[in-house]
Amino acid sequence: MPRSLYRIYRRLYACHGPQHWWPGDTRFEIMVGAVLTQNAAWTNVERAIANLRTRGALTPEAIVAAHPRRLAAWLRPSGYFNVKARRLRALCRWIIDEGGLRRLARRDTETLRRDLLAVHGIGPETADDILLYAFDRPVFVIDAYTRRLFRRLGLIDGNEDYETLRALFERGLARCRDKVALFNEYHALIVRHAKEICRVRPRCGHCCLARSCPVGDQRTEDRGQCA
DNA sequence: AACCAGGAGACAT
DNA sequence: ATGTCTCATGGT
Repeated sequence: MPRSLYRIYRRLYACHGPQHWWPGDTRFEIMVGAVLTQNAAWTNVERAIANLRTRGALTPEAIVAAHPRRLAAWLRPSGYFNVKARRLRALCRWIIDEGGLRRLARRDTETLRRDLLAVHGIGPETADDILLYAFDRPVFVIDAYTRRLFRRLGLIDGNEDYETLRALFERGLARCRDKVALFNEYHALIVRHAKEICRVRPRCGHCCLARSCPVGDQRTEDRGQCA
């Protein structure tokens, strides 16, 4: 497995090209997006973020100061708006209490990860999104797509717990040089691969990721250009 | 008209 | 430790 991880990356990159992730300008905006995109389509997240921007609420202070009902209303398009309003507030509260992002950025990765996970609404994937894309830390993000793809490639079972898979991927890519850039692009490519192929050609000869893909859960041999 | 989307927490077992 | 339920909008 270890050696094949990088080869699969090369195929994905050759197939889809650079993805320029994370979509978001500031560090804070990336963190907001990471929470709002939980089990939600990114297009819907963009609307919610646009709402925050027009209301001048793209700062921790503004979000904490906003009335809960009003904040939830801004988040409506991204779904689970009541839940996400609380989570976003908790995240902002934490950022402020810890002395701001400048200061948090100086923390070492393990500490930062542990503290992020202690914030209400920040689970392992969201924490790693933030670590990788907002703080440029070499952390490999595991999501449902990652499980499906590598299960279908026959490289994992798919039911391993989060930390097990993260360790597996990080160790499998341990000898690569620019890990932040690599992990950044890798995760983005996995998501891109999931979105693109099966939508455009439901019966593509490649490994498909959509749940409804005709290839189903068969462990597909990767043939051709895409993994 | 179901099904799904860049999950996490609460709660029961 | 491991399952199950809930949260909710918008696109296909």
